[in-house]
Amino acid sequence: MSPTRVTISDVAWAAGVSPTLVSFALNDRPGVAPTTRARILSVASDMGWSPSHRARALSTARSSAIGMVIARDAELLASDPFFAPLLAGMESVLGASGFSLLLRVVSPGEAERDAYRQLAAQARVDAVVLTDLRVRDRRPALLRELGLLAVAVGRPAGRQSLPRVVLDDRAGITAAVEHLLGLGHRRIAHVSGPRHFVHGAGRRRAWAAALEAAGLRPGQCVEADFTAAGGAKAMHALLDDPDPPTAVVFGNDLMAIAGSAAATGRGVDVPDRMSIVGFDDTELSAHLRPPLTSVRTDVVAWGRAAASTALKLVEGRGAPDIDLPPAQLIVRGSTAPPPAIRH
Amino acid sequence: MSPTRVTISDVAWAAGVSPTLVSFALNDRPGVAPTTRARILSVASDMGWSPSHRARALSTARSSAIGMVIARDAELLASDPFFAPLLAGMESVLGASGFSLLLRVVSPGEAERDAYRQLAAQARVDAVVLTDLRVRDRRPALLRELGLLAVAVGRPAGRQSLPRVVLDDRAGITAAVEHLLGLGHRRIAHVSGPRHFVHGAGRRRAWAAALEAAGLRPGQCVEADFTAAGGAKAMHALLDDPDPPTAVVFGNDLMAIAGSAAATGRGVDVPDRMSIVGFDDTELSAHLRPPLTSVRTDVVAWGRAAASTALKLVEGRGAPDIDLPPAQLIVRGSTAPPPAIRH
DNA sequence: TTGTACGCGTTATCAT
DNA sequence: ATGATAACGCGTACAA
Repeated sequence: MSPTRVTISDVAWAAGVSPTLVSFALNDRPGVAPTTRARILSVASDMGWSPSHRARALSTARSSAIGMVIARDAELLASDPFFAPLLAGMESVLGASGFSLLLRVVSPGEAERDAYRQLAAQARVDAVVLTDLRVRDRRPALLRELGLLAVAVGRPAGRQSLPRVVLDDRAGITAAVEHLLGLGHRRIAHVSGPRHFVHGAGRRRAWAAALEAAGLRPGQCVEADFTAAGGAKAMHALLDDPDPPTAVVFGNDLMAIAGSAAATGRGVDVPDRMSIVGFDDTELSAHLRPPLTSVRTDVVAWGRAAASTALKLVEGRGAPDIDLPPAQLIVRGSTAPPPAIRH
Repeated sequence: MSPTRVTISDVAWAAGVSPTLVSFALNDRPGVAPTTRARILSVASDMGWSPSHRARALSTARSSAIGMVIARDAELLASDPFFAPLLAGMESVLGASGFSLLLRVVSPGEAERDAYRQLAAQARVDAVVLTDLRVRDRRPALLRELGLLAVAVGRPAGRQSLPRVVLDDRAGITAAVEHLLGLGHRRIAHVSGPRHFVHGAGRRRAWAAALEAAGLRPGQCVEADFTAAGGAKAMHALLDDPDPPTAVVFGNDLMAIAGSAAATGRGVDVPDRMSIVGFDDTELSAHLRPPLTSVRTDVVAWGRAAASTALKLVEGRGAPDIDLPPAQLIVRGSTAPPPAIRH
């Protein structure tokens, strides 16, 4: 029944050579006569042998795995449009190099640090990819202490040296605000994600800076949590203001869609009385009514870049920071001139 | 600089015992005096030693990893609300047992089979979890041939023996149709996912059966692809029919939301002239306007169950099939009596 | 409790 | 240049 795994020795024996030579042939190393190499490879293939990842990992001290620790509730993870395409992008690069992705989902808090410690202690991964960067993120320091190679997806706070793959999402926010300004809006609010996230804070600053550049006073900003419920609540808060905005730039599509529905539900029509801009440009956004103006980022490319940077690190090559094309505003029907200058 | 990993021998030497005893102490095996055990563990902890996963994997012939191959385009993956909570649920169980999740994302087709072959050949995982079951799924046979342990998330076609974790989603569809019938609808259409998916086909059959049980003729069914674009297109097709339905049950929320917007865009109000039911009960659904009636499944629990079944398999214990609580209809504002019986 | 073989490749070191 | 032999990595199983 159990046909005891084929090992390198079996192949060597069948090919009439030593295990060493099989290894050399397989790994394209010099010192193997071409004909011998061909024979070995052919025998290996015939016997259906491929080296045991376990044994190889032990002797090379490489796991051929890249780790990623996600510190989020399942709930929040489910509705996040960032997560899956990032994984897909990473995997497309990793898989091609024989690497795999080792995922850990933990609840936020100390469990996260433990997860990194375990990955390091057990040497299960060759490097990790950091996402959801936080404003005062203790992970870079922890990883350095643990001796774990790491790549940051985004711009980590502090000028310390984590190789990073950056996609400038602020450019999209700036474009959004300018688009709204061009339509005639003067009261442009922002519903941000949690401010302890670097990208949440960054988008908020980009929004504020764009307003300031236009000579406007600071707009209203509500800090929310990237959930639909949070987006709706934020919109209600804005509408409760005696001087509500005529446009809102949301930190993600989920909040934007819920916020839009919340406004409509109070009789505030979108886009006639309220313009809405989202962020992520989820597939759904183009198919809503009105279709959502949103900011698009190429998350798959981001994942690919993160993975290839991680691989470079593992191979000991220097890993230069990568700058991806910036986020781009996709204008759709949820933005229109404000009611005041309508006729 | 590189402080050469602490090994079991270092610990043994420091504790004045043999490596074997350290191993025994660590693994709570009998034959170690309590005081000795305590001393060993204390020394190990002081030295910051934990066993190398690589070495352990080699000697136990276990990877402590569960694999999952996702054969989908990044695009489709991004908007799928199933994927992330399933992973999260699995991870919560795996992580607690020191296992990790090894993910592979491939494009549909032969690459998928290759991915399984690689996982098996390299012995990188102890078992795999199968999702997106297909009607004529060749994977069970492939996995048997490869000798890979596997768990099916859902009800695999064919009565062959893959341990399975089943959540009856059909019950939710049945409830949805009955809910619509109760409201007075008689023309209830269905927009299904691709029919080669078991769950797509199953939901479609549940819909058809519920109609038949009510003595109605077969309703209109449009096969779509689980995307927003597909949902919108399907709704247009239904509305183009000379005798359009008054209610539509969609195979997922994404299509339902887009379909709803498509109807509204043609002046067909939801729910006054068209009732809509989704599937998944995504977080957004409750915050739309109107809020979406949908079918809820506990995907996190599904993931947990799949993982624990996989672990049982790996440990050689029998793995009984698991039946989770069935999907549940959540009634919201997108369903209402049909226009005919309105007054 | 301890010694020793073993798992399975990789990589010096040696021999032709 | 080609190839073989042996040590190594690190923990576990089993006999002693």
